[in-house]
Amino acid sequence: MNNNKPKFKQIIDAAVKVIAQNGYHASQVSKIAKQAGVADGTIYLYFKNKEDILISLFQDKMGQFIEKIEEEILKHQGADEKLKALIGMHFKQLAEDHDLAIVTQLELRQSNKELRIKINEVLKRYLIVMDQIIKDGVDEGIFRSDLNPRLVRQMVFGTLDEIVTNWVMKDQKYELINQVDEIHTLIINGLKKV
Amino acid sequence: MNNNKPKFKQIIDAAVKVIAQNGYHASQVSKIAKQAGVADGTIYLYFKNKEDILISLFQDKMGQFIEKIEEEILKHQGADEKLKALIGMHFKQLAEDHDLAIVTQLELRQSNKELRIKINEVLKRYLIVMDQIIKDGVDEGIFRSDLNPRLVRQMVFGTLDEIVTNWVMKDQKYELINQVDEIHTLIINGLKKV
Amino acid sequence: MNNNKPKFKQIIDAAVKVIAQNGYHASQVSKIAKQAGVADGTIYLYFKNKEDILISLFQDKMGQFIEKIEEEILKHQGADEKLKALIGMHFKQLAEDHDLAIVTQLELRQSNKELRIKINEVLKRYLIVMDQIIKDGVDEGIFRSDLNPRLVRQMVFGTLDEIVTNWVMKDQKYELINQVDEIHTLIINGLKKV
Amino acid sequence: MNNNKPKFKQIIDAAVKVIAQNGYHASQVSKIAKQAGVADGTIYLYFKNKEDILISLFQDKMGQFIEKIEEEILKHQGADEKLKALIGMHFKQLAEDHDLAIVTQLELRQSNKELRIKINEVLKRYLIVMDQIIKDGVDEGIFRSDLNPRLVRQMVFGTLDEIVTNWVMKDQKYELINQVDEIHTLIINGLKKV
DNA sequence: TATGAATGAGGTTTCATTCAT
DNA sequence: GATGAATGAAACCTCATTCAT
Repeated sequence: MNNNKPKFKQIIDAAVKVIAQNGYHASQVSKIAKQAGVADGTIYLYFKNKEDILISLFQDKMGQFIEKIEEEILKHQGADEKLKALIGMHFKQLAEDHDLAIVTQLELRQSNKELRIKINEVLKRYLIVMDQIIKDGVDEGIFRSDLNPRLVRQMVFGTLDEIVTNWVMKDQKYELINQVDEIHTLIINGLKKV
Repeated sequence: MNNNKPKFKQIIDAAVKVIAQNGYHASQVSKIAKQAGVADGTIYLYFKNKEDILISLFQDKMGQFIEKIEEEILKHQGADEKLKALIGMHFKQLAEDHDLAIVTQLELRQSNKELRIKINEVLKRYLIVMDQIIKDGVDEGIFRSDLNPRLVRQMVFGTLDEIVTNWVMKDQKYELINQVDEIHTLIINGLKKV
Repeated sequence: MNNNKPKFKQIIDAAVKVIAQNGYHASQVSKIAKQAGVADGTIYLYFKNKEDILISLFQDKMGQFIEKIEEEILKHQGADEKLKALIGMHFKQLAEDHDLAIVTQLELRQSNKELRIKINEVLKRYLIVMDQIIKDGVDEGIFRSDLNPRLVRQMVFGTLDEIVTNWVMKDQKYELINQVDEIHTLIINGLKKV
Repeated sequence: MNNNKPKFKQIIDAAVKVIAQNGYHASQVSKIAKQAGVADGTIYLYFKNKEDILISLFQDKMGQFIEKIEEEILKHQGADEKLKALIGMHFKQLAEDHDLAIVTQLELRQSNKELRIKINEVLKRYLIVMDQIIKDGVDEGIFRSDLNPRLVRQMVFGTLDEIVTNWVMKDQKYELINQVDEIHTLIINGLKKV
């Protein structure tokens, strides 16, 4: 029990742990409360209802996730390097927090459509980051100027997401981070032989 | 389970309709039974349990889905054309059956991890199709020979899946099929300016 | 357990017994189910929710209650005799079913405003019976012609109800039925010395 | 918030307002505390528990209610006039304080049997007032000497109570006070034509 | 006196599944 | 094979009350 941590964070962290260990549907509020070291009722002083825990969890964790990616990108020059940094940080963060990876890639997807719509809103910020990289690349003259930003975005996110999900489902038996260069190359150059 | 029986199909089609209309969590067995025009108990003469309906649904519909893609690919020559055919049929089939698109892209994902593992097994056949195209492309000398088939597969599937999911969530307001060429180009050529 | 009785009646009778014994707020659905000899879920095949049990209980029991009063009145001639018959049957029925008396006089009044509004609707039929007696009395020339039917009704019902409630709260230690004549005289003649 | 008023009264008045506005079951201690402008815990410095608030509320308000009736009766001569004064003041006070009328006629009745027994004790003083009027009337020779005081009391109280409750439930759409004479006549003379 | 964050017991309802007919 | 009435486990959330400050 970390009583220094404010209860809000304490409960969110407990939720991540409980959901990762027990799965979404077996994660009762009472289990989360126990893990957080608070009474069941205390949960409801900080969250409107159970769904609100999940939304807050996603907002909190994904907020940090995207923020770190944004910070990392600033350190790099050129759309090409920035894209590689994005992929690297995307993988690095999920590889470093297995519980979070399980929760975001597998468990939280079992939530209902309404929750998933809210989750998508959190992800919009990530899409903006991607859009900027694409725009930069076009401006730099290294990306084709006729790219459809939405499609590129969906390709990049879809690719990374599918790769991480497979990695999680295969119990994270290989190193995600090792694949950054290959994926970067795939996205930049496609399948074509030059 | 007797797959020849018309009731089997009848129940699966009812399930697709009910889930598409009501969402995964509001699709009780009794609702599916009613839509299928049978008694609740009858369901259990054809399916082991509720999960079995969903697995069977996925096997049945995705089986046909992949089959049609396989057939279409046979009509085309060269990995490049085959890939375009794959993308086209992937989109075409989901665009033609909105209920199925909703069920596979949104609703069925709310199922638990175990069910999704089984779903992944059904998809293996799709992955084999993709692998063959990749291998063909390499053999033809049009794809790079150092491609990692798993990663390519995940890129292609992740991309298509993300695009379709977004299309479904945006209430299918634009034409999926119009985007085939762009996506094909993206996958083949990447983002890079030539 | 009376398996001949249809479940609907069975559950209502169980509810009366459980509420009379345990009080309104300690009468959980599970307790009623147990007393009725059915599973908790079975309750919901016959009633929409817990409140619906109570409404149905009141409709069923009060329906019979009023019906018996109506029947008894038919056997008597003249508004004066009819009124006495009404008072007599009102008291007789509640005196004969102590559980029901406790439930209708004490426990059911703890229900919320909405339920009480529905209860009042059931009682409307009783009010019609009273109105008819009043009208008869006026027509016969034995009651004053300037009586306000609503007020008379409220006086009669308020009086009987208050008397029965006191009797129930005093654990029914005296005979309700013995007081019929006195009350009848009070209502007909008032307090005044002739 | 009136900080001059001692907290005890302040809390009781808050309770009346909150219960009248929200209904008995939606009147949580925290809501009453907020309305009273004190902390939740402060309530428990002045009241043993929630039930104690309600009992105190009833004692306080009904104490005043009965007191005013007693005072008014003193101004009148003869049992007949005194009874009319009692009815008048009973109606007048409730008509003048709608919140109190809602609370005493509708909301407080939803309390449990134990609370209502204590409420009845408060009302005993009212019954004594009625008993005295009845006795006076008999002594004056204007009421029948064979009246059963308990029954008369229950008739009078039951009648007034039923009339006020109906008036409150019908959203107080008509003037209660206008009916004093009719009711007085009903109680004194009964239904009979002279 | 006053505060208000924390507590934790308790109950209605849903729905997948069974089994007597 | 087909029925559908019956089962019963399981969990979210509220709110009166406490107590350290």
